[in-house]
Amino acid sequence: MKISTRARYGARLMFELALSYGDRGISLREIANNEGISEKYLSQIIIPLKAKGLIISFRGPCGGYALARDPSEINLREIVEILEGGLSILDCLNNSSLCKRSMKCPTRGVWDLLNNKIIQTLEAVTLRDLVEEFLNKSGDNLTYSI
Amino acid sequence: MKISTRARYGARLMFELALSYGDRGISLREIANNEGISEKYLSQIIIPLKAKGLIISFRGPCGGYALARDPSEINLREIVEILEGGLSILDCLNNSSLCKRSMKCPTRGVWDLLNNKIIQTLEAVTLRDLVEEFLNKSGDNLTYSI
DNA sequence: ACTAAAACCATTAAATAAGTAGTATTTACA
DNA sequence: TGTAAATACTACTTATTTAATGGTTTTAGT
Repeated sequence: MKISTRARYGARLMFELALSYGDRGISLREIANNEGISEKYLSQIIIPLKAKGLIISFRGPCGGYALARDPSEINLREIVEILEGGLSILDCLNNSSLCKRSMKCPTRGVWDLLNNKIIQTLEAVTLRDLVEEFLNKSGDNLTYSI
Repeated sequence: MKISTRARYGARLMFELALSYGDRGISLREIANNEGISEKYLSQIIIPLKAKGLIISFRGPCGGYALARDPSEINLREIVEILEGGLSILDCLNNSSLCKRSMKCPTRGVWDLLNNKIIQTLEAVTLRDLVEEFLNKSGDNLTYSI
């Protein structure tokens, strides 16, 4: 039940893009410096995010990346789902043919419930929320109200 | 964000113990047969559950295992926590000294929120619930109301 | 042309997960 | 009191996943 480094870095990457939303884009180098993450690693992580249409890019000098949509229109669920390769905490939840016991499995219900809660929770937080929290806080603790 | 096989098998193991609660205990062999899980592997998984006091054991012929408490007094949170070695989806949530950025981290709040939801959800389901669901259902889908 | 940036392609080291194997110990029961 | 059925203990193995690193190619602004 750990969240991967990929997804965490991806979230911070997307946060940086949200912070600079409206400007002319930001380079990976800048993001890597701001967040203290390897630029090379970020360049791997950004590929699927771009492929799924969350990000647009500009090549050449003064190039960089920008969000494809408004930060309020991108939630954490999408980001984590893309970077973790799906949000199913258990393969048999989506594909019940994987386990012939699925139909009578005594524990399947709990995992399904848990999975839905996770999705719900991530879906309720947008990049805009992250930016707002970040701008509001100055030492005080974060609070989400869902 | 996958749930480990250990935790899943552990949950089914505990479910079997809950099913036979009140009887004179059940052997690992029987549990392994009922659930179609390697007995050897289960014998590894059961060690920490016993160490944490969720299970008691009887050695020798006619020996076996039994729940140490009533099924209604054991929830899924305990089981998963023991078998996953903690329920923190991210180490820095418990130990903020692990990351010097913790205090100003823009994403820490979401992970913390998600972590709490997961704990809440697992805590709300007891072994008794699992047994009841199992006894009630005969083909119809599982439903939890939390 | 030069250069800064994305895009692409391949490799690797370490950790974790999943499971196996074998031995020792306890104890009910004949 | 010997035997067999069960737990308890210790060690090993194997495959997969994770978290990176390194180098080359393409694009485009000045």
